[in-house]
Amino acid sequence: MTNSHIMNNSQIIRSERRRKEHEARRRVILKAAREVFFHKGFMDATVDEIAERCRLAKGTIYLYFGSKEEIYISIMAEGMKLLGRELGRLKDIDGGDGMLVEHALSAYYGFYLKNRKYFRIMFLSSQPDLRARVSDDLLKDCMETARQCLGIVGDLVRKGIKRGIYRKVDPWAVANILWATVNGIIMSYEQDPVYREEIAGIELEKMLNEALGLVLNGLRAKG
Amino acid sequence: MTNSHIMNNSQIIRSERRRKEHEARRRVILKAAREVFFHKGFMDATVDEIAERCRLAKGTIYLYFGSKEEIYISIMAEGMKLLGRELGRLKDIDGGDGMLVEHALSAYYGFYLKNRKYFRIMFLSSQPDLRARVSDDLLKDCMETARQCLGIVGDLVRKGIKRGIYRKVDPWAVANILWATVNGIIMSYEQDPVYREEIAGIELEKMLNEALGLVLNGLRAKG
Amino acid sequence: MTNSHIMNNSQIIRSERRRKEHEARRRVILKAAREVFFHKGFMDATVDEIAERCRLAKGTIYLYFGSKEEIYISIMAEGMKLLGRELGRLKDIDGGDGMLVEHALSAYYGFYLKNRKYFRIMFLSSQPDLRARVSDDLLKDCMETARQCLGIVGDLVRKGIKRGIYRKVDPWAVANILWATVNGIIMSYEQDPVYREEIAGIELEKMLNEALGLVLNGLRAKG
Amino acid sequence: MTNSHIMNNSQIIRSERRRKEHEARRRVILKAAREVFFHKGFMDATVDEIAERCRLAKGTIYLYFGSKEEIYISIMAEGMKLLGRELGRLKDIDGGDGMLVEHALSAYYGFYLKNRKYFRIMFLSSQPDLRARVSDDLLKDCMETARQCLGIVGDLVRKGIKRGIYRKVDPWAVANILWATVNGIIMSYEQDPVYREEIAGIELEKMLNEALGLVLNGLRAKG
DNA sequence: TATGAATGAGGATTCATTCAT
DNA sequence: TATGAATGAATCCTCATTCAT
Repeated sequence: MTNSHIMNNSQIIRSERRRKEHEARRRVILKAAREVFFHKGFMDATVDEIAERCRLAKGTIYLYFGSKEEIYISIMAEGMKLLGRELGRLKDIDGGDGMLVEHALSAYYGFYLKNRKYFRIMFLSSQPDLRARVSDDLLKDCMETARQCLGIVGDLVRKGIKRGIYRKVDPWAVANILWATVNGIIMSYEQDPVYREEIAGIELEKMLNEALGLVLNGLRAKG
Repeated sequence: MTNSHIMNNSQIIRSERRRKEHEARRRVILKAAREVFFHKGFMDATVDEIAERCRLAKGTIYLYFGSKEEIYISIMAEGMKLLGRELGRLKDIDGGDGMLVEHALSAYYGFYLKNRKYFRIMFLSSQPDLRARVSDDLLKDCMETARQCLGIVGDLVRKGIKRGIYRKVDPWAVANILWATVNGIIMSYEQDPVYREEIAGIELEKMLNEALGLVLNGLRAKG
Repeated sequence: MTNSHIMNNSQIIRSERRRKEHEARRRVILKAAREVFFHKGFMDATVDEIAERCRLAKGTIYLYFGSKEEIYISIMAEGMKLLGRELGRLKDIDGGDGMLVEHALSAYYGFYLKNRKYFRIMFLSSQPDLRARVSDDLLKDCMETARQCLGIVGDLVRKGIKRGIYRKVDPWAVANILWATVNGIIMSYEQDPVYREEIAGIELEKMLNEALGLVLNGLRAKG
Repeated sequence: MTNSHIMNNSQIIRSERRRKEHEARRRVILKAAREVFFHKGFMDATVDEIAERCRLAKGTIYLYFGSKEEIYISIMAEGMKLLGRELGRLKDIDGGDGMLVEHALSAYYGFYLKNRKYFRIMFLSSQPDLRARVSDDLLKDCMETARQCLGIVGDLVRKGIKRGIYRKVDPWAVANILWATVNGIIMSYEQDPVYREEIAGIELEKMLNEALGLVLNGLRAKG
């Protein structure tokens, strides 16, 4: 224990290691939580089961997360970050092949295919009962990532306008629309098996492509 | 012998009244439940509070609904029906003014404005933990109504194609896309206040209109 | 409606019919209750199910029985009566063939084979929680029947003593002992399947016979 | 790494203490439960009352027992063990005084006098509704103890045969018969106050003695 | 007498969270 | 920091019984 707050080198190193261990353990918990939440949904999941699955004491969980809800939303944030990373790769696309937004859709869809389970969780985030028990910081973090994702899409649209591929539209609005459209379609699809099979009767990929075609058709500069 | 299952006239009348009373009581419970669920969300709502609010004994609730979940999904079904009724008015629109899908959007948006609270509930329906405790019939009922709504939109598209307003597309696919798009946008908007104000920064109505414009632009037959 | 309490002939007839109808309905209820109690045990049985099974309204049940417990004990009384009837046939046995108590055992065992399900119920009767909610009259009725059964056995012993078959013992005490012995053995046997198969490993009939043999051996007058 | 499952010395000691504390707490709960169950019977007893009586939180009870039923059956098992211990003392009796089975009866009766309240509980164990919610292990444990008790009685009979005190009978069968007889008599007696006073009209001890006398009479080798 | 809707006390069980060690 | 025993509020649902019709 040092009396002063000035840390010497070895202390810095140690605290650095601490931080890393802390991060690592956090990830371990999140992994376990993901498995449980994915399997059981929020309400039916228990902190006990999460603790058991990562072989930690229940109390320990609460050293890393403030509440069950916070774990849940953290997973949501994680999902958002993953998506952000996927979209982040599109930054340098220049649209030389006439394809811009198409890549975004493709990236999103790819992410969905790899991380389907995250979606249900992301959709639940709007439940007021959940939000109430989560720190604003965490929620803002999510939102910030979402904004970044949108920003990337917006940039693509902007590029397209510059290059004369798209009509002159509000890139931000269009990004929002595209985002919401894709989300809406995937959600309809995820909603429930009955809907998927009996109502829609269309394959998800085909529907997404049609939707994109439609919007792009409207978006493309004429002539 | 009252044991016999042949009912005389007065019995039929009485049972008819019973049925009506039953329906009425059901509605009373649903009204109370709506208030509670709208206010607190599913998890934080309690059957006690619902019972209290409609001044019935808790046990009585269970004469009308099998579980908390069933009440919840019933409200969802109710919302769906309301929306269906709203859209049902569009059946006779003939597109003489060149507007078809626009009316659907307008109806949907109007419904949303009047019944915002229903949306949160409708979105939660995909939670697996909820579905598990609800009768299939109830769920199918919801889906059936949703299908009808989509059918109406699909019909509008079909009409538009016939009249040469829209390109030759798959009406059912387009209906699904429109539906999902509008849903997606409203949901993004409903999602949470932070998003609404800080991220999107666009008014809902304007966004819906832009989205529709975009899609319609792609949908319209070229001159 | 007559103002006086003197009934004319037709009224007597009618009230007689009433009584019969009442008895008949009571029996119908008891029959249904027996099925339910036999199948589910006291605690897991519900009045609802009994009512349903005899196609009567739940409220009607309470016109005939004061409580769930009373129905239960009534079934027990019924069982006792059946047993009493079975033993009643032994009254005129004179022991000419040197067999007296043997007939009682045989009758008891025969009754058991035909009415096994009654036994579990009879054994439960000692639960204080049950007794508390049953009218004393009903309990006394049971006891009275039991006393009659014992009396019959006692008479057989007495006859045996007179005839010089048995030693001079207290017939009443011996009757009680015989009764308790047989009951105890059957109960051990009914107790639970594990006991029956793994512990005792002896067939019930054989055990009863051995027990009787032993007691009779002790009881017989020496040559 | 505390994650590792290798425990050092102090951990072993600590876990040893844990085990002891666990056992102690279990006993505390059982004591309270006994009081409640003895007083109210199974159905009218509540877990709340048990918790209150041992000044533990209700939830804590469920850390030690899986259900109300399990507590109940555990008490039964406890009773069985007590009886087993009482009978266990008879192992070294050699019958030099010509008394063998007599000691068993005496031990049993002594146990009964000290632990009357256990009996009601032991008799109820056959209720199917109870058994359903209790682990098989617990039930088997009870049965095993019962088997041991019987074994002791059986051994006494065997000794008696060897010594020429008893006739050549099947010791196991006779043990069962004795056991069931005594049980049956005590149960008749415990059954209910009315029976005890009005029907039997014989003191329990006297009746047990007479029964034993009768059986022994039949059992004894002839002169 | 028969009904069955309504009651509401009652009770078992769960589980997020805390805190002494 | 880690533990996990203890907490106890919270909650859903049941069901014997009543009573207006």
